[in-house]
Amino acid sequence: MITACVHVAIREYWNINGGGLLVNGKSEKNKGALATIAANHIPELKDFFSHGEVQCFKRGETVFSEGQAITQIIDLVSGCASVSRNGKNGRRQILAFVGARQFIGGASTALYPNSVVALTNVEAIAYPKSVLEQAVAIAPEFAKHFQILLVNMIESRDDHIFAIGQRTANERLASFLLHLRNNQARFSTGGARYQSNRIDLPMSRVDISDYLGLSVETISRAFSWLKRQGVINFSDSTQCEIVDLPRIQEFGGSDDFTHHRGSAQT
Amino acid sequence: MITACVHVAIREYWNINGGGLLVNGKSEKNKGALATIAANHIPELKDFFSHGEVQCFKRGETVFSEGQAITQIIDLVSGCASVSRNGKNGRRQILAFVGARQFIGGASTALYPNSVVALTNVEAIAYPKSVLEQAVAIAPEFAKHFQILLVNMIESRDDHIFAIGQRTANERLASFLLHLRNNQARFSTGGARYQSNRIDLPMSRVDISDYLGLSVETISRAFSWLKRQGVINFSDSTQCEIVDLPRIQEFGGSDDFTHHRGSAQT
DNA sequence: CGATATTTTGAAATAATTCAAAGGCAGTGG
DNA sequence: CCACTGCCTTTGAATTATTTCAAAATATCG
Repeated sequence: MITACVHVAIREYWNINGGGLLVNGKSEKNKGALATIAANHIPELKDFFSHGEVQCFKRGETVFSEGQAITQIIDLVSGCASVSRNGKNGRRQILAFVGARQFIGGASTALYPNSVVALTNVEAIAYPKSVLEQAVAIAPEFAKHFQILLVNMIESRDDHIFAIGQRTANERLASFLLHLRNNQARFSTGGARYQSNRIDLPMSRVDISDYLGLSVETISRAFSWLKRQGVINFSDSTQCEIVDLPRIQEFGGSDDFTHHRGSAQT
Repeated sequence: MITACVHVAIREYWNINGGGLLVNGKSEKNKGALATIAANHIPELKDFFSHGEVQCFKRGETVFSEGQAITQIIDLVSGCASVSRNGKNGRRQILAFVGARQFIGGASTALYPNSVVALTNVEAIAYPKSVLEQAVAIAPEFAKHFQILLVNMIESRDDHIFAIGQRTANERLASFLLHLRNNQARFSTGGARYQSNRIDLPMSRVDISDYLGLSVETISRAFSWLKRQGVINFSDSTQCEIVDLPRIQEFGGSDDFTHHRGSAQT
């Protein structure tokens, strides 16, 4: 029943000219999370992650499918994907949107419990699971940084749980837009902007609704409401501009985000 | 403004006779998560975690408070606590219930972003943060097992997100009861039963409502509904019996739990 | 340009909340 | 031992937020 690696067959490579992203002369922003850790912090692992297989996925393609045996770790270099769980009765919950320098394939089980789909064209590097295990085994400093990634994932989930459990529809959307704003370096298609007020929305309204636990119509109404309040504006439906940051922060409860609460301040 | 370690003053020790839980002759079940990993898998760290400070908290006491500087890791040995985030407008979301062999204090930030409160009397062992860091640094095998703990936390969060985002009130409660059933070794007060149909509820209805993102009244109605359906029964309000397991599994969508989806099966 | 999918808007239905009160249980003091 | 108090839980009725069903507007694609 397992359809592991079927996606490899239908995948196409594009815009990659060298033998791998790390050796074709491009810098930093063409690395995934694991290679970035190694490059920045662990001299002895400098070249450890340069042998990954470059994999590209087109918008809509499946990166990881539910129940697939986990043989490799996929580390995003660019683009955006959704990690979701599909319930029995047709219900779908998007657990996270992942972008540049986020990895996929971590699980405590033999089979991957979620489904990962590319929302835009995605460039990634795939490593055998054993490569990650080895890096952890031989470089304690790498293990430490890898743990920080995992803790960050927990904290994102906690923010998400708070949003879904406690906020109204309008508030959820506001906090989602702020989340995207805080992670533009990962999600924005047009390069690595950071906390610009121009927010790319690489995902559809349905994706947003499945992420926030609401119906599409409610998402659409929430967008309209925010527009009517004068806090956002649209050029087209995939790009919105935050016009009144303080007010959307108030709606979205940005005080309640982990990174806001956890930083030492006077 | 930080009230770090104030709780140390009001804490009382009880029922601890030796110089520490690990050296007073009691076995396995008196260890926290970290010591258990070391004892089971890493011979060279056998005694590494025996020097933690035993800390006990009474029902209602604060174990970790929001904004507290993280200096130590607290590893539960017995009892149950809630990890919650308190929003600005009085909203509270419980992110997780933690029990035996679960640790508290992992965060990517300098200040702990959540609040941890004992729901029953709690025995724990506190280690300086540096002890955990050292264990990871000197024993790769420990790092590996510690990562599994973190991944388990992510998967629990994912189950939680699915429940809050996709399920109705009745379904959420059903899936919560199944969650407790799957984790009786952590939560059950009367020793380490596993998947018995007698479920201890160490938390109040308000706690459950804040965990599931519903109002207390809705939780109460959901309990009554499950009772009316003939799937559960109560002796008192803190202990319920699952009478019809298949049916509560259907309501609770147990198919959608990580551990059900991720295990290899034929 | 026409056809299809996505997004937005409207009106009715429903699930969950809020407000209000009653019932149950534990602890305290007479 | 019983009555009293306070807290937690349950139930009821009205209100509200969100969903569902339906259709119009807008964007996308061949």
